[in-house]
Amino acid sequence: MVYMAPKKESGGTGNKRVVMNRGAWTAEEDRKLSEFIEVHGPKRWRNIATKAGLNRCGKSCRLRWLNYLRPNIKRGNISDEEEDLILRLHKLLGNRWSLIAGRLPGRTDNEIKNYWNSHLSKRINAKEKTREPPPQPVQDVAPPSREGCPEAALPEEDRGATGDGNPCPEFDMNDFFDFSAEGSYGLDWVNKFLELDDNHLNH
DNA sequence: AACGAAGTCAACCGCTAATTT
DNA sequence: GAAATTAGCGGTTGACTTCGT
Repeated sequence: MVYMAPKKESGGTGNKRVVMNRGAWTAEEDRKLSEFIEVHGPKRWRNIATKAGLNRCGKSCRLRWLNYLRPNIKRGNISDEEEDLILRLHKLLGNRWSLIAGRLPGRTDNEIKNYWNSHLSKRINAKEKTREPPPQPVQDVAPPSREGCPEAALPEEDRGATGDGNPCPEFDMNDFFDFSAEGSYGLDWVNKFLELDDNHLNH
């Protein structure tokens, strides 16, 4: 699909406003950006934007690189395995797309997010409607402190397997994910996770 | 064939966290 | 330590495509 640039101008204050390119990237812009990053690396995006001769903001360059131009990017055709993994990880992590994407080699957070919003969320909603659980009474008592737990930042409904009343007590997310080693694409953790999840489902 | 509704997805926005000066 | 800059994230927008009537 070819996405055409919206005909908008960038905002900005003052008289001397610089009008940046917006909207869809052209092949020429892609080439400039790729070539520049190949030489200088993906650092200092504002510099990249100006020095590569791109009339774009740094943010836009960064996004373009991360989502499309970066090497080893997979596009489209999300496999059943990947879809299953996304579903399970979302159950576990909530809307933390970058974290989920980090566990799917070649996939970007934006792609996962879009895929979720356009495919999976609807499917989930449809499923939930068919079983319509009785509403839970609202609790006034604050839950125990979850300091240090990455899931603490999630809304209650997204906390999934590690929330209170943990249906999978043998699972400790902090132990499970090595958050200090983001970006490692080892698949051991995947197997471990799927094993645990399968066990849980079979109980 | 024409039209509107729904779906898709690239790109932007606003915000926070991390890093640098 | 404060201020400025940069990086990164999730939510949202909107142009285009596809589908249903």
